[in-house]
Amino acid sequence: MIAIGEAARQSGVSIEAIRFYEREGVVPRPPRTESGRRVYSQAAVAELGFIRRCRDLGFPLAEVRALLALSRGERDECSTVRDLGLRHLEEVRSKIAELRRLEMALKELTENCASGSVRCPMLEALRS
Amino acid sequence: MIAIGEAARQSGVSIEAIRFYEREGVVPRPPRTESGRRVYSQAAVAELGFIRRCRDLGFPLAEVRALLALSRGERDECSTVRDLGLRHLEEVRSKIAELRRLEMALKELTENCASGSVRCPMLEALRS
DNA sequence: ATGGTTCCTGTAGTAGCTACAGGATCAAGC
DNA sequence: GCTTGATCCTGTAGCTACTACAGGAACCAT
Repeated sequence: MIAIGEAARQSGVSIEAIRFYEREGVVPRPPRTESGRRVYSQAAVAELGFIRRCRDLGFPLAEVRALLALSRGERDECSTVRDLGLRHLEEVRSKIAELRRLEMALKELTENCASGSVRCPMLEALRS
Repeated sequence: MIAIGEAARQSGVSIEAIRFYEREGVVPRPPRTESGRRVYSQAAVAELGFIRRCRDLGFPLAEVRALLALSRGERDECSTVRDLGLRHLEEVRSKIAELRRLEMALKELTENCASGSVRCPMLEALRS
């Protein structure tokens, strides 16, 4: 059983984020010492690490909750997990597509710029 | 001179967003009618449209402020505008790169899934 | 006069934390 | 035993860029 600082180091989740997850009910309230300090088991630290990896993959917290519930369950309901993953993959892909549209637009705007004209072509475009 | 609802329709910026920009000092406070309703000139509406186009391109509000200031200036400082655009383009590109990493990781995780094994490979990976 | 639409201010909520303030507790050294 | 620095506690405010009310006033047409 370790203190929150060490749990943060081991899991890669900040102390504040751990407390935030607790407030939000993402992770259960850990036991406390007599003086009221949180203590964490290795299992609890592992779960924090699981959350961090989900978040690193961009899953929103609501989906992390779902993944955690699945992970805690006896049977791994693989198809549900896969569905969550695929749905999120689609989200990521549509964000990429959107950003690529922005990239193209910005590329064109900045390329037309600095052409030495009196009026800035980029501002002109934004004004239209 | 038109009311805020019409200004919203013409500029594509929502009424609430217009008031938000005013509170934040992005746009100046418009004149009011005797009864206190905001009224907008065509120039003010054009500026709202300018803001919307910047936002559509993903510029954060702080940079929109800067672009607005440049647009209001007598001389278009084209190189500054271009620098802002290029910097933002770089941001967009690094976001794309990050999302592509996520895409790859999610693709692999979900592909390994549903392989019929007892344990879900995706959960296993997230646990490691 | 009435009713439907528009407008006003002010506040709270969204996502996922981070960053304090102000205080208590712990562990180590002297 | 005492001090000192690190760690911990709760609670609140802030970040981005808005959206969504609530509760009320004003406008316009019939």
